[in-house]
This record gives sequence, structure tokens and C-alpha cells, in this order.
Amino acid sequence: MGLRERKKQRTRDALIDAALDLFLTRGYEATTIDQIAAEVEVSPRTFFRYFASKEDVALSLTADEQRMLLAELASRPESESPFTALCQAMRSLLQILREADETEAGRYLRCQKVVHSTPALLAGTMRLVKENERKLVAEVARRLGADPCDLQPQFIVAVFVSVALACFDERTQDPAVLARRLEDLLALAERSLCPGWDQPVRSGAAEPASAPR
Amino acid sequence: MGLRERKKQRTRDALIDAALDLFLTRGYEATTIDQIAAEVEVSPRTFFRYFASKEDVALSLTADEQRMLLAELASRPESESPFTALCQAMRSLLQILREADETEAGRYLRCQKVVHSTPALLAGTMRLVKENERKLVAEVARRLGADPCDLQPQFIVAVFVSVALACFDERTQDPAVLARRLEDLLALAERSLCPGWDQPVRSGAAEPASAPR
DNA sequence: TTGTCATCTGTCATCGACTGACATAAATTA
DNA sequence: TAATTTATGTCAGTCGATGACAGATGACAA
Repeated sequence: MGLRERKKQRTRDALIDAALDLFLTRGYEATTIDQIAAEVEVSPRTFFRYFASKEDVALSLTADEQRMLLAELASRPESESPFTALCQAMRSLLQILREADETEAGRYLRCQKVVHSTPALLAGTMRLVKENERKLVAEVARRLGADPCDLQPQFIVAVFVSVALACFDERTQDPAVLARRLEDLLALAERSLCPGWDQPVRSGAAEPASAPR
Repeated sequence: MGLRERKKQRTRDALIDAALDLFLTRGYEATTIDQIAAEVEVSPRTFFRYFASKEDVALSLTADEQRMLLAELASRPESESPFTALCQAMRSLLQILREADETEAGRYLRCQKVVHSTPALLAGTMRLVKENERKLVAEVARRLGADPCDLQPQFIVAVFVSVALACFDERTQDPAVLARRLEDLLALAERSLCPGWDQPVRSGAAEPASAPR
């Protein structure tokens, strides 16, 4: 990797760190792009060559997580049922966070604090999650041998996403506490859902929604 | 009601209609506040006295719906289980939409089209839904005689919200089609969830998450 | 009717997010 | 080193949003 690439990566990381620090101390809306750029000693114009918007820099880590979740799901064995695979992917993601080095873990914590204390960023997170949800549905549909437009894969992913989001609802920043909360919620989901609910419908039974009665 | 009040209401409605029309024809971001204000023949400054932001005018109807959903839930009889009450509240809301006069129905349709074709507005919708979710959780917790921080009310509302959102996911604008889609999804949820999953846990059984083992 | 008061509105000035255009500086490659 | 690509800075400008002030308008009492 050339000098240019490394320099860009360093600038990018510096911008994220500076932004998160300023967001934490002064608040998200009170922080200006000029301040972030000044901290890293680049021009404000350069900031926008790295990030599409002020929101983008705050949510860049969140976007990374979403991409990672999708990747983890894709790497789960086909033998796992869709919901199980989603849960395991989520566990893997949390494990990665817990194993991260101090720099990354710190970034993650600051990001969590900022996002959860800023309505605009919570909304942005929802947008990212919803965008990723489409891709998760596609993967789950593939595993079920169903169409992504069918209700079942959408429902399965919707249940999973609501559980995952419920984990982050409060001020749960510590990955360990978060993992505990996730397990509690998954156990509750387990108790509430019929066995085999996320399995393909038997060929003998009538298709539920696409061809009712 | 005085002349002043009526005038304000007319201005407000005119701003919403003008905004939705412009958003539909030119697109949300391509439309400026100046254009909306000019259409209604008020100053741009006045626009911001009626709506906090450009997003606010686009989502004012969505915000109304959220408030109505909460009100419908509150009016459901205590005898209904939480999830049933949520579903019935949603059905009532759809019924209200289907019974609305032409003016309101048209506004609703244009609002739906605009929101679903604009990522920023989808994000905003998510924010509104999430904000309302808190209140729904509080009401469900009250019905269960549980604490709003317990996992069960949060899970129940989360499942409901994900189902409700799945209804709106695609380009389903027609309330009748939307109602059909809702029924299909609720039927799927019914099949997937254990009987009594949204009932208070029996006193004999161990509390699931708040005091495990 | 008139005068007072509260409220609504327009004008002006300003800030901050964001973008396009152009010139410069730096790294890559030949 | 020369030529090319790519990153950065500067500048100008648009648009969303807000505060301050002054004028207009409806509400209300004498």
C-alpha cells in the first residue's frame, strides 16, 4: 500500500476522532465543520472530500457495523435456521467489538455516547439499519429458498432487527453489558416464538400470504 | 373559533399542500423553502413560524398518524391483550384513513409518495416512529402491570412496530392494499408467536430477564 | 367607534452545511 | 527528471435555519 493510501487513512481516522471528541464535549449541533477541520489542520473543503456530511462522519462506524453484520450473516453455515444465523451473526459482531484494541474500542464507545444523545443521529442510525435490513432480507430469503418479497423473510428479519435495536435503546454502551442484554432479549424471543417459525413452510401446507384461501 | 385561528389553520394547510405538491413534482431536495413560501404568498420567515424545518412540513401528517395510533391504543379496552390492542389500534387507524374525505385522503397519498421516494424523509419517519415507540411501550407496560424498562413490553411493541413498518416498506400507498398487507402480516405473526406470549408472566414462573436463575 | 394590547408577519442580517470551479501541491509512474 | 494522476486549498455561492426589529392585523374593553 502506497504512502498516499496510508496518508488518506490517517486523515480519515483523525477526522473521525476529532469529530467524536468535539461532538462529545460541545455537542453535535454546536460543533461546526470548521472546528473539526481546524483540529486536524485540513481545510473544511477537504472534510467534505472524506465525508458526505456532518452526519456521515458521526455514523461512519455505525455504517461499518452494519456492513460487518451482513458479512457475518453471509458466513454462517447453511445448516442454521435463518433466525439462528442472524442471532449468531450478532453475537460474532459483539465478540469482535469486545476483542478490538483500545483505540477502536474507545472510538466505538464515544460513537455510542454521541449517537444516543443526539436525536438526529439516532434517526440516521435508523436509516442505516433500515437500508441494511433490505440486504439481510435478501440473504434470509436466499437461505429459505423464498422470494425477498415474501412476508416470511421480512418478518424474520423484522423480529431480529427489533430485538437488536432494543439492545441499544438505552444508554448501554459497554459491549459486555450489551451482550448480556442481547442474550436476555434473545431468550425472551425464543420463549415467545413457536418452534420452527423461521423454517420454510412445508410443501404440503398452504402458502400463507402469497396465495391465501 | 376566531378569525385569527381559522386564518392560521388555512395558512398551515396551504403550506403543507404546496410543499407536498412541489416535493412530488420537483423532488424534496430540489424544492426550496422560498418556492413553498412563494406558492402560498407568505415570506420564507413565516414558513419557519409554522414548521420547524423543511422536514417538519413533509412529516407533519406522519406525526399526526403517530399521535393517533397512541390515542387509539389508549382507547382499547383493558380486556384485550397488549399485542391484540396494538393490532386493533392499527386497524382503527387504517379505517380512519379509509373514511377520510377526499382532501385529506389526497394529502395522505401525496405524503406517502414523497416520503417513500426520499431517503431523508424515510429516516425522519423512523425517528418519529421510534419516539412514539417509547410512549407505546409505556402504555403496554401499564396494561401488563409491568415496568416500562422490562424487556417484555419492549419486545411486544418492537414486534408490533416491525410488522407495522413492514406494511409501509414498499410502494403501498393505497389504504385498502395497505390494510390487506397488514392483515397478511398479522396472520403470519399470529402463526409464529406462542399463544399467550404477550400476557403477563404467571407469578409461579421465574421472572425471565430481570431476575434470572 | 376607538384605543390598547397581544399576536402575526415581513425585512434584514447572519450563521452553518454543503457544492462547484479552479489553481496548486504532492505522490506515482515512466 | 518529466509527465501524469490525485489530493488539497481557496473562493464564491446556494440553501436551510434563526434572532432582532418594525409594521400590520385581529381581539377586546371602554
